[in-house]
Amino acid sequence: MDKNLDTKYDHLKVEAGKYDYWLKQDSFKADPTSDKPKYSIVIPPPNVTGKLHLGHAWDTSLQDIIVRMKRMQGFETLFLPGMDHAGIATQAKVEERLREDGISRYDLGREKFLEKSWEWKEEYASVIKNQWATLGLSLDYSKERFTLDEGLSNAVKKVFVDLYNKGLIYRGERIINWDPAAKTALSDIEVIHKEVEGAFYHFKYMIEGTSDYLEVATTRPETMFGDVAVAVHPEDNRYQHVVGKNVLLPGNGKPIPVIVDEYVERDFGTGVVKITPAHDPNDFEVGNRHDLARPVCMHLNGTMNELAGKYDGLDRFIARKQLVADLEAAGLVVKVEKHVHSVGHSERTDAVVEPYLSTQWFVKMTEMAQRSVDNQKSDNKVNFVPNRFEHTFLQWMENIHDWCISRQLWWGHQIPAWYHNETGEVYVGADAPADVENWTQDEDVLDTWFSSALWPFSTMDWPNEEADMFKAFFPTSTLVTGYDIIFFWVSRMIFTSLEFTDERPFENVLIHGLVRAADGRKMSKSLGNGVDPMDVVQKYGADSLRYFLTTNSAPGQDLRYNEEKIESTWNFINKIWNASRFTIMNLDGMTAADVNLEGRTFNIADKFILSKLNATIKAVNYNAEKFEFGEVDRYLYSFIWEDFCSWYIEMAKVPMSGVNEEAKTTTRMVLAYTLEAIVKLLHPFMPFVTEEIYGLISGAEASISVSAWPEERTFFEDEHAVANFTLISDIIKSVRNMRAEVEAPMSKAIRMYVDVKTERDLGMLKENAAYLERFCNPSELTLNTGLVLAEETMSAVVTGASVLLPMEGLVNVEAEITRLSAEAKKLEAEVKRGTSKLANEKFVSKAPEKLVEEERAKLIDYEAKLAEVSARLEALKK
RNA sequence: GGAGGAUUAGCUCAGCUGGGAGAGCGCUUGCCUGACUUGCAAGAGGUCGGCGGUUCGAGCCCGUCAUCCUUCACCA
Repeated sequence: MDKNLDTKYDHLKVEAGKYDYWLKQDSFKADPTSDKPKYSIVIPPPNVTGKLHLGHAWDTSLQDIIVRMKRMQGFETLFLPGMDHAGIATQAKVEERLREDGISRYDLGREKFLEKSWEWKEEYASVIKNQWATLGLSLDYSKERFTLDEGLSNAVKKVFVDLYNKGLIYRGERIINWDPAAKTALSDIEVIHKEVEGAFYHFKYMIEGTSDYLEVATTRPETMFGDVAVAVHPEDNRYQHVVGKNVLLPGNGKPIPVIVDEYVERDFGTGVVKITPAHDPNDFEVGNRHDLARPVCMHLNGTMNELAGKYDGLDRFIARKQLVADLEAAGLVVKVEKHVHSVGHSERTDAVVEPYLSTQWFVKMTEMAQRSVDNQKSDNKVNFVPNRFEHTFLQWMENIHDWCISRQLWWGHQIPAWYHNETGEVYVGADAPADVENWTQDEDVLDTWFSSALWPFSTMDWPNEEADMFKAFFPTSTLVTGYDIIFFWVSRMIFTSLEFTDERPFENVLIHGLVRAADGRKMSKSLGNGVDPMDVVQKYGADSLRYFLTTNSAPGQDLRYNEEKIESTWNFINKIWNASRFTIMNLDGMTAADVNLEGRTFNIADKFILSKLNATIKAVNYNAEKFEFGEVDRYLYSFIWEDFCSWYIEMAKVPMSGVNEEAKTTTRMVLAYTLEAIVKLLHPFMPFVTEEIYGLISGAEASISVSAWPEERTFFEDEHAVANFTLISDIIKSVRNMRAEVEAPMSKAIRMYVDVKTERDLGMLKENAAYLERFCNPSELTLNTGLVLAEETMSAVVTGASVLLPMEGLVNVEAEITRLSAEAKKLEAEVKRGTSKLANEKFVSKAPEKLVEEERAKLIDYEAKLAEVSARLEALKK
């Protein structure tokens, strides 16, 4: 293998071929019979309706991070891929395609239409799989599932039949949300409510046999052909005299009774409500109470039917317009007010949803919802991250309505119910009745969420509870999804799982937000502000995209797309690339496999970086366990860029340019050891580039994806490590001070020597021969400005006296005085702050002792610094 | 009407159990220093939305107000 890296990180070159390599190695294959502890994540199955968007990329990247980390940490890890048939959404797409050819699904017939739908599915499934590969998701394709697979379909049937037999599924005539475009029923949450400017129409309902009338207001005038009564409140004195009489429907003069019902609010509108049981859920209830008829006045496609008389066949909105105009002409309109109200729209077709009387299948929710709520108080609870989403979930569960699950579609799981051709008897079963020729199966299919509700266990070969998959990987470990589908999906998985397996479907559910466009708005097709993740990958690489997506927000928060940040992520990777390049150039053929740190003599820089590395690994582990990947990023970023690149690599240049071979070997080992740990820690986030670097420095044959996670390892006895850490921190601070004083550029290593001020620092330096090598050769101490340290300055350093560099001609004295004055001012403020804090008796007595001690130490430190700065200032002023 | 979130540097956002405000980008100044100018070094910039409260101590806890956003329900 070529052991050199280009000067520049080329994401396209680095990412090419890696995914195939992983698949070839079977790196992602999970063995359910393994003895190892198990970890499993099922992918939220994307709809086979189209390509993946940035939201998917975010969601799946999070999962892949968790899964790759767990795999490296020694778990038998399953990341299960799969897709959702997405009933109404896919059917709408297929129908749209057919429409372009001028045909409808009815022209084709059910069977042919389903063929077309399967073709569509295959087409988009392959697009999606390519996108998963591009993103580098470590999915086990041998376990791939689709919601319409035979196994999953059997699970669906079993659940339906069992729920029916338990009385938790029923068929009934109810007001449902009707989508006249798709011509199907919808569940409540598939309806999107939008504020629409409509009108409040006030009509005269003439009291039969009089010239008096009741004023009735409505937002949907066309439904009056379904009116069977008008209602007033039983205690509304304004209308007692007309109760029991008839009023005439303005549209056709038909008499209907005036009834009383508590449902009417006296203060709203006119206090008179038209009752249309077949077109309004509240009116339906009123109708039931009063045993009223339930005439339907519209066809399924949203046009008026024969009840509407002359408006028969007209679209409901055209009929509304004409009806109002006609009534206006007839003098039956009191007024028309503008009225902003929310109108339900179909989530998929955007058609205005019509409340419509229809016979449908429902899941009875109260008992299962209650069980889910109770379960959250048990040890089997689902751990929501962030926790606040548990309240969202509970609240929804506590206010839930029955779930309408039948859909008048073809693409989906056909309902396993048959009706007897003669008796009308209902048969529900996984298999068709024996004398099937006498029966007709329900034409409808199930809500697509009915099958996704079973996803965590139906994908694990359930209902075979003895299956290896089920036993090994269910309940799953973590589910990752957006807060927008807690109701649709998360909650339904929870209650079905509890009902059928007595287990939670997943231990944790990590909730993330939405990806927003750069302007803060939702990304949407209509706004044209969407960003294709594949374009981002092309430009910056999947590694950059993944890192950006997963480290730039806190759990549960939305993420604004920000190309500059992706760019800076790219720069970070380039930085890692070049640190690797430096390392490899200096390893002289050594690999991480050759590293043996036992018994080596470490210099201060080695101790520093190894201690820091250990602290970083701990912080990464701690935060990753909490899914705080933004925090993980901050630890990794500063460790890599600051500690490793800016300090360790710079300091490593000293021994590497020296003559002490042992010191060089130690440095090489520490470099290789640290870099290997770095790429492993980063691998879950940026799998491609870390694989590339690992291949060059690890000396290992296998992929980094199956390598062992860096262990927390304390090289030095605790105090020693801490002491070293403090010492190097002091030096770093001294160097920083020096940089501020001397405007000329200098190598960091050299500056470390000239800035030694105390016996302790000096002692430390003497211990570190690699540095002293250069220190003992004053002729090399030529600064870039041409300044050479004089012999007397050298001896001043060695005796530990305070050193003042001869800065004349090197430093702008005026500017330096200004700067030092400012610093002195800051220090004075600090001293003042510390003094007053310690003078506060309450602080001293109530605050933890440790803290008070720290304050005292800090005060002493600041006082010393102030004295020093003042002295320098004085010296400069002379 | 119910529930939840946001408000921190010019911009985009972090800030985990209360103990001296952080990052990236942008900006200023100086540098091609033997991995990296996609870089190096130094720096400026914040009464943490307002007002109360709890506390020795509040960006963080409590109350309240304001602005923005989500979501559920209702809307004859």
